[in-house]
Amino acid sequence: MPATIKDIAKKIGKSTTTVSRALNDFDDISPETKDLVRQAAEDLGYIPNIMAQRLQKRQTDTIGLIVPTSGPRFSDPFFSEFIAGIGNKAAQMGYDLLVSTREPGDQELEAYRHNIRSHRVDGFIVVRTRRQDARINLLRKIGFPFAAFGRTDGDLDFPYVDEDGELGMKLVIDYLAKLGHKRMGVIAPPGDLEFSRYRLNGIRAKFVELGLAEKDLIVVQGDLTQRSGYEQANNLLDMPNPPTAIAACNDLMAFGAMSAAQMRGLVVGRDLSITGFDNIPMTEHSHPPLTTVNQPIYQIGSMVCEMLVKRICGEAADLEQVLLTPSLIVRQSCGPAPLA
Amino acid sequence: MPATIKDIAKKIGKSTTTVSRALNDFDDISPETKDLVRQAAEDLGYIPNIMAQRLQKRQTDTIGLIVPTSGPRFSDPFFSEFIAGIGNKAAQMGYDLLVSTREPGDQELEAYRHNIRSHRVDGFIVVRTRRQDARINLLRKIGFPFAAFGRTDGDLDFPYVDEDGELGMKLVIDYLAKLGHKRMGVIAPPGDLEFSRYRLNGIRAKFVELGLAEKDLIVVQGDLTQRSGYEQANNLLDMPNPPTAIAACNDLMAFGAMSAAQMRGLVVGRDLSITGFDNIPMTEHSHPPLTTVNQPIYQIGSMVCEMLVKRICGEAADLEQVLLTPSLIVRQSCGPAPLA
DNA sequence: TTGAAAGCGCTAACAC
DNA sequence: GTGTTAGCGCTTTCAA
Repeated sequence: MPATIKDIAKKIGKSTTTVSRALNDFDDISPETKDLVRQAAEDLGYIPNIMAQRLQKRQTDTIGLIVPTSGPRFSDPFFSEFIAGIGNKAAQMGYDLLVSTREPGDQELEAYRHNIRSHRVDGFIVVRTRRQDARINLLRKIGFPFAAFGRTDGDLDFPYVDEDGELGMKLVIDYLAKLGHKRMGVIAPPGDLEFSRYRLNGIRAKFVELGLAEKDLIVVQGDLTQRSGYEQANNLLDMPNPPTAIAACNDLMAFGAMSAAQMRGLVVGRDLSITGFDNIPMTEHSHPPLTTVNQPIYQIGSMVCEMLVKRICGEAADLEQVLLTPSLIVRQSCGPAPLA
Repeated sequence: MPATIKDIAKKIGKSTTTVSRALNDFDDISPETKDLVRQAAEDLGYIPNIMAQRLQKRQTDTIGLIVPTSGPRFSDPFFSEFIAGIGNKAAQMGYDLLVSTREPGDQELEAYRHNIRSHRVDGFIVVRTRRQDARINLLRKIGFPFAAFGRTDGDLDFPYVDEDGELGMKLVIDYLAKLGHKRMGVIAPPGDLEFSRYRLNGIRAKFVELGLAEKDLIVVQGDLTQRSGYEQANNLLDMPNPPTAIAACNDLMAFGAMSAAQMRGLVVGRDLSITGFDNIPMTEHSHPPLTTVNQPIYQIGSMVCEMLVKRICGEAADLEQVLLTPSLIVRQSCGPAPLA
């Protein structure tokens, strides 16, 4: 049985009130009493019972994260880094991180409601936002604190951190075009994800801006897994007039595309150029190392978390919205367009 | 302000006790009253305040997971799958999952102590066990519930799930030997990890059993990242008499090794054989697809979680210890040993 | 500067 | 069957 505030009170012959206030460093407690209390607390190995504090404060000091997973095997390096970013910042700010996973849909929404209504968390971090995001609509409707990684269609009246995917893809297309590529394949993310829209917009805009023919931009859609990158790259390469470059909208799909190309005996970076997006650590040591757009996921996790905590504490000045500027990380997966 | 049992009590003109018992389906409450209560609860949108319940029950219904990370960029597909496995099972059993990350060491241990003493969690899942595991020693000493993924040196008097890494690596070595490889490189995990010992044991035992010369087994050590696989493979291949096969002790390092080989113009599966361990989803669509040892991480997470919950509830019959039998997944990263 | 008393929302021992 | 009372461990009026 761990020591309680009552034990301390008894030990030093004071009231629990005094002990509580001393522990919380109120300034209506004499320094001597404070010392006394602290000493006793130390001696007894006192640790506050967090549940009691939470009940009393009607606050949980806990942040919720419901990771949207699809399918049983869920294995995305992206998320471990994101969780680490949130988790470390949360710990630093004295918050716990409650993690669960749910497939997008009703169950997922129900999980949000449940966690809120049972007072499990003080706020949510919403990740991988969708164009019409039921999670955000819900949270917004009931006025529950949250911060998002990513934006949505429509009203953007909530705190978020995002990277400018439009610009990111423009950098990619520009780079590819400078290498002489005129016919490009794009492996897009699922269309319901908001970042899909931005990235695709950037691609199309740049393509047009460069005066390339629209018919030379071939967009196929993947589901962010390596497998889908593999499959979609095959679809692209099976075309009668295949593109000379493939821009995948995340690194995992880019890896899949690399495999597909290599399976056909193509040398990536020479016969076919491939790019990714995210700059996960593995990009550095793939073969060839992947040219990609940097997205500092760990820091984003950290930022979103901080944003949310500020909201929860009510010290959020104005609506915080951060749009990060991406940069292109050039490695060896691209080369000049082969002569036709 | 959400409804409380007091509100329900008031509404139907009964005591809070009655309401509480009706809600918990005690059998000393008349069916009519139960219906009445349930109806009122429904009407008021009542949801129990979890913190109050936890305080009262002196139980948190929460499982802790402290992910051991090294370095700032932590991005391992292994862990996202493991977390998903635990998380889903936990949710299904009515438990929350509290996740944090800590570098192995004092801070990490302190995090365990802190979570325990502040009554944040009812039990821990310990992952990536070490030969001398301070976490397990601590937990064992204070008698706090836990279940581990992996074993340790010495007394194994705790519940765990592990895969038989010794056998797993034997399968690998046997397979490589059958392909004619006589000189092999091994990229081992950090020596303080328990699974390192088993896997290495398996390798050495099989090597000897097959009558191969000990000097033809070259062991180097990585840190489980792709980068280290890359570096260590280079070290191996730089040797005057390089091995014809490299067995990496996890998939990520195997990928790094593949890159290193390919950078040198070697064709993996022909000029050099490479194997991994884990069978993460990416192995299926790498180039070439990786031959590896299957380890059902999602299920393991699930099993460990269930084990722990049973322990917490005191319904753990005997000490549960599970050792899974590995299987070799043969894909295309290995081939016959090239003629000298 | 300190303490008594009330209460956060829920459960449980014991009476009626 | 149901209600009274007490209490989980903590914080917070309000009085002294």
